[in-house]
Amino acid sequence: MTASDQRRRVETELRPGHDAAREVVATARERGDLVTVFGRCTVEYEGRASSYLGPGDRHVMLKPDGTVLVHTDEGQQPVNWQPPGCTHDATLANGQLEVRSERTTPEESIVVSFERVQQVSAFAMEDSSELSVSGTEADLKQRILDEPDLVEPGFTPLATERQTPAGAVDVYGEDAEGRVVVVELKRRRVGPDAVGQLDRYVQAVERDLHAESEVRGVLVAPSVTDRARTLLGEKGHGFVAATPDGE
Amino acid sequence: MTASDQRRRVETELRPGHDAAREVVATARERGDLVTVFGRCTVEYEGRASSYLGPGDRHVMLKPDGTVLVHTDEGQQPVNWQPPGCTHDATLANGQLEVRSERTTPEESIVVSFERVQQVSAFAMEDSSELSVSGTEADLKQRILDEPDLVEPGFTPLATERQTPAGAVDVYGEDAEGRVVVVELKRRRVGPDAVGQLDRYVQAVERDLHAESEVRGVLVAPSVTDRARTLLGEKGHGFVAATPDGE
DNA sequence: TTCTTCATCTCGAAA
DNA sequence: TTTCGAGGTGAAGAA
Repeated sequence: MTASDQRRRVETELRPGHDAAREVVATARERGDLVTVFGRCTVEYEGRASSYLGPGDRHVMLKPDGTVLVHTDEGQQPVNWQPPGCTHDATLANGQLEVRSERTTPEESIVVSFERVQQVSAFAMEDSSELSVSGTEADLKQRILDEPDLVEPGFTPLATERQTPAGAVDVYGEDAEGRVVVVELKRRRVGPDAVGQLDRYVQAVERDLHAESEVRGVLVAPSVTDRARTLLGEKGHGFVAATPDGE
Repeated sequence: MTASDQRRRVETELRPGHDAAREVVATARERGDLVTVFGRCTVEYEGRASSYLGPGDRHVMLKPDGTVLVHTDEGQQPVNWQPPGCTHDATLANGQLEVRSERTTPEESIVVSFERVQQVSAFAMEDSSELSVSGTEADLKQRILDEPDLVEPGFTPLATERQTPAGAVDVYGEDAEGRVVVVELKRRRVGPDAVGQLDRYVQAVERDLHAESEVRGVLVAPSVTDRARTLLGEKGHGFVAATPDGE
């Protein structure tokens, strides 16, 4: 890395005037930098819903992909945001720095108006690493395929992601007696929604097969809630305890 | 605001040594500031699942409530995170700045190891404003209660959030002929899951009432997908188009 | 605590 | 583009 690149990595202005802040945002945006603006602001959002946030100190992040995130000092979720694909725009309006971000389909806009900017920064970022995660539903599926007996002795997987009119079945197979078995996988403790999902698939497969034979449903997850277990009983489906990592 | 307070609002160090960065993080944490660290780092996570992220430039935010957010230059969601309630800790390990955050129930930890810190900042934040949102499911409910005829002429709401063995019914009422009607509300276009939810409630109410009379189900939402509409037909439930804002 | 559902959910894959 | 389900979903309210 050259000294110039090194100098370019981060650019920060403390308590800039509104026009200086606007300038930093604009040039950073051209360079494809991630920008942060910290200061006292209000936020208006209009789109899928609409919201208004009165004055307060917030940390605003503008990503080169069009993402906007407005964070207060509490909570994991941003208090306001805009998804990737938006077009940012920083202007001076009524003597304030106004950061506006818009997109279409759906039509949405967010406007952050700063009455005071405490800090504006631009970061040049390089990131070639991909996140690798384990303990997902895909891992649980692989575990079932490797050890089908986890579902029940004699279970034979025939297909994964088998399409039905109601959606894709996680694991489709047959039991020791040759009856069709529909398996729904969940990486964590399941509630009533998962039972409904399993039941939709079972019914869809029964129609698909013209109800020539009974179709069995099995939910595979680490555990079930009481209400979900009751529903499983009502629908006549089974439950098998298993985790993605193998307990 | 005093000059001292003004000076305290933001504290930033550019390309600090690892120990200087650690010091900023530690003192900021004591003062209840929000901290951001930008630099080249790796991230390890272990908990409900586990993950590893190789070296790259990222923006890390530590909130005084224990939240940790690791952002790359893409996407609305952090690539790694830790929810509120965690205990942060910044140390020097192998000559690197290591930010560690842990919590219990569930046991989870994240470790961010910086090989180079480009910027560390601490922000004192005041924010007394609450976000007000409109266009939510609660708004749709109010709209139905104000104009029950939107569901159908003669519909009479009798209760909201009425408890059943399957969960709470959004709006519970009766039609012009005195038949029980279960209404499920959605603020946006619905898929098959919403039909399953409605059907669970209808079945639960039928059991509750000992099936003395037929129970009708109505889904109220802006629109419905084809598959969901088919399911509605199969289950014998109705659909009414309505938005939280009134079209 | 656990359970249940909403969310401007986001995200990715497939049709 | 829309649909559908996964997600370390998070967040809120109730039991």
